[in-house]
Amino acid sequence: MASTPSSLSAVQLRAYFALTEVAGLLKHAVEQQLRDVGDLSWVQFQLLARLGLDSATGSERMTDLADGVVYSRSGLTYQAGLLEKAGLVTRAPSADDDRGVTVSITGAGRDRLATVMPGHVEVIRRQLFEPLSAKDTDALADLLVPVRDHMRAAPPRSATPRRRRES
Amino acid sequence: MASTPSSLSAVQLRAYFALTEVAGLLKHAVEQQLRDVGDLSWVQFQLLARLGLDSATGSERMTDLADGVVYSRSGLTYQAGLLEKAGLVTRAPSADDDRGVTVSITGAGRDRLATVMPGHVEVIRRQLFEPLSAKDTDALADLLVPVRDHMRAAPPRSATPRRRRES
DNA sequence: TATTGTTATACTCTATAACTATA
DNA sequence: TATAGTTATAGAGTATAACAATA
Repeated sequence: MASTPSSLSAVQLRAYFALTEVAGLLKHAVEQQLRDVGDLSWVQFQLLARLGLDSATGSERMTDLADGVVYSRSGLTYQAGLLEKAGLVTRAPSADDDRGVTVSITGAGRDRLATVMPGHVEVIRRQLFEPLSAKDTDALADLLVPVRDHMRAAPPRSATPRRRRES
Repeated sequence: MASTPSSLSAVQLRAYFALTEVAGLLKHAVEQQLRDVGDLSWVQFQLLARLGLDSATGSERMTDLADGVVYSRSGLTYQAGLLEKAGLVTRAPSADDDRGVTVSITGAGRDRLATVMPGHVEVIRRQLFEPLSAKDTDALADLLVPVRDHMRAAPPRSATPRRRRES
């Protein structure tokens, strides 16, 4: 209930800075590996991984992808175009909704993912998990998963421009 | 001792994805606030914060800044140039080493930081810390600080191009 | 010879706004 | 009228390589 203080506690600052630094360094290391081994950017990898690993069908609609990866629509169109040109995904009109576009990972896309994964995993393990015990890893996941869900719930949604309640 | 497996455990994946998503969403939200309120990019804010909050003197050398923020030299030169043009920092030859350049935050720089901080803190609190208890926050910091130190220790240093051991 | 920092350059990424087509 | 996606465009950020100056 107490009114929110206007600065963070020392512990909060430690946690915040550590989080951003870890994420930044990790992203940097991963990007280098992805670029070297698979000629993929971080975002492109995320899109492929979502299609090839998370999705059961290997397909998703543009809007869902944009939401998932935190992206503007046009940005996603751009990246999807690159991936399509590289033969890693295809785009086709959605079956149910003629406005929609369904993106699907191709065989070549899965191959590329397979090419990249071992080194990717290796980087993550060395950089992120080496200093963490199994118990630590568990704890970390249990802390961060609720935070992610909380962030996703209160949506600074990236895609759609808000516009409502003009009186 | 066991040879490293070629994929991550389910828990590791959960932790890894949650970490990157949280960091990504957080950065996104913060960037918007910084841009709206203080006309600062994420990196520019990090540089100012490092000078104004972390450093006792308000000054640091270019190389140290580049290392701290994970940055190429030329990228830092570019950003430092922007900050200088905006009057938020100054650059002067280092006292001890004539090759070096010392960057110092100005009064205007500290003002800008002060302008931006309340909203910044608010975003962090709402997005990141709202779902975390004090104990959770403690635990998170204790988990991530060692990881950060580990990453910094095994340096995929960004700045200097490696070149050594050519036989 | 190695290091510090800048410059020139080229490229990638991202967002905004305008537009088309379908619901 | 609202939503899905694309296009055009313009700007910011980043890295690489070549360079000058100092250690």
